Amino acid sequence: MDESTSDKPSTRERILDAALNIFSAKGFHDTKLDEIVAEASISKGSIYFHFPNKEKLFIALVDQFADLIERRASEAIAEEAQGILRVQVALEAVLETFGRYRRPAKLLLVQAVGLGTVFERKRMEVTDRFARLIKTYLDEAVADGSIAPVNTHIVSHAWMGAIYSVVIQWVYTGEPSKEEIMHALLPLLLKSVGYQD
Amino acid sequence: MDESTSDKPSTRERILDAALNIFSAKGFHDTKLDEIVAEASISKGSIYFHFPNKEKLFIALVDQFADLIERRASEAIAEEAQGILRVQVALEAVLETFGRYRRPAKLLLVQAVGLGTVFERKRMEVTDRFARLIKTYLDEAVADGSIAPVNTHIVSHAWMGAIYSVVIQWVYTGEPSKEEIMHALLPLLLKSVGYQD
DNA sequence: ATCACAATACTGACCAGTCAGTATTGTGAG
DNA sequence: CTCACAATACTGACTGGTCAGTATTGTGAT
Repeated sequence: MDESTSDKPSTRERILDAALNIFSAKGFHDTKLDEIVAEASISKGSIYFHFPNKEKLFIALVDQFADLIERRASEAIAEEAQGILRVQVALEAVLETFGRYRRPAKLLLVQAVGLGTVFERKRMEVTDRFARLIKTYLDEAVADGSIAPVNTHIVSHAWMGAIYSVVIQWVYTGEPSKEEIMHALLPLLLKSVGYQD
Repeated sequence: MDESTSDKPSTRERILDAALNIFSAKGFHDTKLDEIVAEASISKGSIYFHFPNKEKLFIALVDQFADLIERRASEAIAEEAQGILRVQVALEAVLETFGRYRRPAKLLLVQAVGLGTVFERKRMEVTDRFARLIKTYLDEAVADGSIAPVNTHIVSHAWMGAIYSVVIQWVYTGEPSKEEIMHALLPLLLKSVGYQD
């Protein structure tokens, strides 16, 4: 396969693209496969050639974006020395990535919630992945004395929730701007664990 | 209506009760009306006598609990003097209420999300209500000098997200305990706006 | 006997998933 | 290079189960 050479988008890519657009706008249940078929200008059978069912198609999108966010955060951290600075650049990277990809953000943060038993595991998994990522670096910051000891389990979930909530608000309304978010949210989070600029 | 005198639960109450149980466990789409009928030991016709449709039944539950949370917070605040203390007791009241009502909490925080276009407005409305409530008291605290000026719009959403996220985690896993949450989350939030115990 | 409420049987729109068939691309033998 | 065949990719009309909502009938209280 030669996905990198950007010739014509493959059928599979067109499906994922259209599915992302519609799922993120209307949610899982309100999206009809026929709508995706129309948007992608492909046939219904193609979807079932590339994906086992609607659910797996949706989950593929969720996973794809969750991976991206995690990768971006890790890359940002790799370039930074240590301590609380790592937390800071990771946060910047995550906000940046959410900012660049509004639709996948909405898919992950809104449309993937409340879909019943089947999706609940997947959601827990993704949530935990992020929380644990944050926790790792918080623990590190505590260990090297950048910040005072805290209940990093609770803090990581609280931070994640805070970020999610602000980003969701931004996805829906476009307000507040990315710059405002950076300026207000970052210090807020850092102050919450006793770190001063 | 004579709801207060707890004689026999009325049909309407039994419907709401059963609906709450099943909706909160399985989500909106995975819940069949016939399941509610079985759980409540009533008839399908009764549901449509008391509620126009499935959607309105669900929303009735969401509204009911959102109202309760807001009422509890307001009551708690009414008993407290002013400034940051009001914020503190309101938070305590909210956590307390979520703690006492796990199932409605899950309904509001999880199952009401991602239901597609129809429910999106309702969700925004509820979310905004809470954020604005928090914002009001934060503004008050800023005005009377309890805390330094901050972007209360962002802070209120961040706080709400933090609370939601920790509560959701607790609803699913039972961890961390309510006491731990109180001890870790409250100071965290207060510190985030520069308030020290 | 009428009204408020409840029980049951029924309907039909909807839509995920299927499948028989077609098109396109790959391969290797002469 | 080209022809025969195969493998892969795609098409779209069709189907069958599901379930929200309805029509009809029952009942007990005043």
